Amino acid sequence: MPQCQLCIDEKAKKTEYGVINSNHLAKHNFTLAQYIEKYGDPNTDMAQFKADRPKASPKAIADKIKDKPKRELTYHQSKTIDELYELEKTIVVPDKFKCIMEHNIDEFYKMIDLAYQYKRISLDTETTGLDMFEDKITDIIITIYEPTYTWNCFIPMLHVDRDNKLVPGQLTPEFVVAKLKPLLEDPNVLKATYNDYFDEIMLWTSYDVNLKGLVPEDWDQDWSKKESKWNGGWDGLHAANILNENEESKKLKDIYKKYLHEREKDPQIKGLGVETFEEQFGKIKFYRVPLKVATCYGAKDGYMTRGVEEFQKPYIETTGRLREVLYGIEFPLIPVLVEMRKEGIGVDMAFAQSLREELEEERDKTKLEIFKALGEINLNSPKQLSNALFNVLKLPRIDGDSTKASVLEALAEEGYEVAEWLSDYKKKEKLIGTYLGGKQAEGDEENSLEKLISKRTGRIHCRFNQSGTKTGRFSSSDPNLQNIPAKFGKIRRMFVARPGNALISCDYSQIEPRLLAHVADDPIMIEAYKKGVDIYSFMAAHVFSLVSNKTAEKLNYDRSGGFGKVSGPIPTPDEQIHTISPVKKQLVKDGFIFFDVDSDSWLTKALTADDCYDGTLYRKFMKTLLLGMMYSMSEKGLSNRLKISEEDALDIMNYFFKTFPNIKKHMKQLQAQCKEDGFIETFWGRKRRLPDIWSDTWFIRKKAERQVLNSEIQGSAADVMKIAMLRVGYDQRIKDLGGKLLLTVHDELILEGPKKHAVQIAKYVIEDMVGVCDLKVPMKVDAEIFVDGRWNGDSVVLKNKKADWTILYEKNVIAETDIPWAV
DNA sequence: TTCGTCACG
DNA sequence: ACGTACGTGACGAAT
Repeated sequence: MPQCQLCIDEKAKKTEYGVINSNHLAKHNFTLAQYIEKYGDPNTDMAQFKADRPKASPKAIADKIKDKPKRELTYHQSKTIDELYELEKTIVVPDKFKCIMEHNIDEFYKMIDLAYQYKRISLDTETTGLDMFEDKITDIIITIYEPTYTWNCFIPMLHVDRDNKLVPGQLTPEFVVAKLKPLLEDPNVLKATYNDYFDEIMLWTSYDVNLKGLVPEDWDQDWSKKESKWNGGWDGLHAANILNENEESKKLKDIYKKYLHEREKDPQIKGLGVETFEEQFGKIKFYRVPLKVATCYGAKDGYMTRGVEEFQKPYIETTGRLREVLYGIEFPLIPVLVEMRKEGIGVDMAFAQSLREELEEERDKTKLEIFKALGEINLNSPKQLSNALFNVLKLPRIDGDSTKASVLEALAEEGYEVAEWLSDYKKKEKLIGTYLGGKQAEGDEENSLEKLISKRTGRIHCRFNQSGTKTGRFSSSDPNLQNIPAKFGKIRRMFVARPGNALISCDYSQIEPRLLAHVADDPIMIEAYKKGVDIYSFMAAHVFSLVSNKTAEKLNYDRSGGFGKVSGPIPTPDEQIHTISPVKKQLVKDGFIFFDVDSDSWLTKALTADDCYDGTLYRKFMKTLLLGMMYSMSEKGLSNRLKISEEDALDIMNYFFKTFPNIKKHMKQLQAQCKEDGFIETFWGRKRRLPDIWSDTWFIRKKAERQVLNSEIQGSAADVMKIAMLRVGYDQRIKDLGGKLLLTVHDELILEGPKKHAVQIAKYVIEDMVGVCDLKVPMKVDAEIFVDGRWNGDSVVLKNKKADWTILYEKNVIAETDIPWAV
């Protein structure tokens, strides 16, 4: 938590600054709302940043970043079982903590009664690990709370002693679950958690409990339109993420330590310290920890979960639109993601295996060729490879010691065959290593792909991380299903639907450029989207018409004895062409700039969208340019990317901004706003804090300036997708037809559903996705139904225009009844 | 654990 | 004064 700005303002009188919390603010006679009014939301860490802007040199800053402070170890740190058992003898269990076992089972029943009475608990589980199917829940922690009352119950179930025997006197999981299931599944008993996603998944896989009590029963998609209180549960992780996505650590212990530990009033609890699991127990499994120590650690989790909620909630309530993001998007989305993870996705291992063997054979052939040129080095080692290429073979260094793809490509263009082989090798190695199981250790039964497939369901259940990105997007891990190759290879085809089902992929068409058109309010882009024409062709026609006009102007100027030509003879048209750059020459070659003999001057023909069809240089350039725009690319970056001169790149960019002046205007405005506030907001009010915009170090500041527009666009697109997922996830019509959400890949949703209902499901999904919001441009969603049940397999395409639907198979219109369902 | 590399949007 | 496109996660090698 940042230091109190009020104290800093009065620093003439004081030597110490307070830390912001309600108690401290009371000393200033300030309420939290008043403080936020005056200085902004302290949870963003901005107040401190503003007060203490870095003045250091780039080098000093780089060193500072390098020299991360090392955690101090305290006497609480216990690395060995012996030490834990020593601690067990002396540790004092706080009065508010109860370890519930057979001998005090009355307390267990009392806890359940109180839970129903207060209709509010906090919940946490301890497990043997993070694997949703393999690991087990060993303890359940339930905190009963009311403003004046707290009672933290730690219920051990599977703790073992030093001889690995179950500690006697523990309640059995069967008993505990039988008694708790109704409570946990009662939506009227609100639950506060810290990372509900994990607990919900573990409770389901371990005990078939469907946790309810986070999202209120009456929540619906129009929630944010109704002026209503949040009458649901809480999840501290997501609240922390919304309050400050730049939080150094979002672990419960770290959030508690940062914001709450200092003002802990209970000396027994404060005395326990705030070490994380690893710090306290190292590699020791929690179920081996003796019970008193375990009680102190476990019950404190519940205690902290409650404390964090009570700390966060008043802040959230004062944040206006941010509050709507949390209550209207993030919290309700958690159950949708839980369902997705439970569902998983099917994998055709036989298909994967044959793909792998095929690739391995080709890779090994290439490898032998490379060995002939480079010797038998480890091709996967950048160090050995660069040594072989640049020191032994003495190939030209394109980019230092780097052997990345672009370097190899450049070398290949210069005629070095080995570079081409290496590109080929690396590509295949990547596919095998990352997507098809990788290296299988000697004596290991399974490769890494097989390890990810659940024994229980035969499917892959990847994790969707809802609070992992700075912009609001999801990330995916274990495995990352958001970076499965789409452009080459057939890797995606190994992901399959269940027999009789189809995979349905619905993706927003160009959501980010559409959002850019909307926020920048650019008339040309809006016109193009309204007409439904190819945006890149349309924009390219405008920009390159301008390029050709300006080029013709310049040529005529030169020809009439303008700049640099005053004393010499008037150049012929042929001589002139040689003075212009390749890009402009292309315009001459294509006839958009031509020499008219009758008028003895250069004339131009305007480009139309039809002239910039797919495959033309103009459209390709525009695609890169538009994407580059959204990432705030420099002309140098553009020239590198398009392999054109910097001069050309600068020209093209200037003409782009001349054609689309509102985009430039919007970027400038947004940057100015961000310099003022230190953050930008998405359409729905999600914040991206960019304190680096105030950095005195130019490259740090420049980076933040580039992030400004991108954060608005990428973040808003993420909001759109999240709302779409809510609409789809809560859509009873889709559920009734058996449609199930499986994956989200940033602008794409992938569902599985019975073949006979696939078309109807796709229609509902499109309807939900298109209807997320009204922009100045129409939203467009394309749907593809994979008739063979394979991701990116054989498909029919579903297109809609207003109320009309067309189904295309191999580009021909067919009737719904004629869909060729492959077996 | 960190680095270089590369797959996706 | 020069690291010049944003955002992710996974892998193998080197430390």
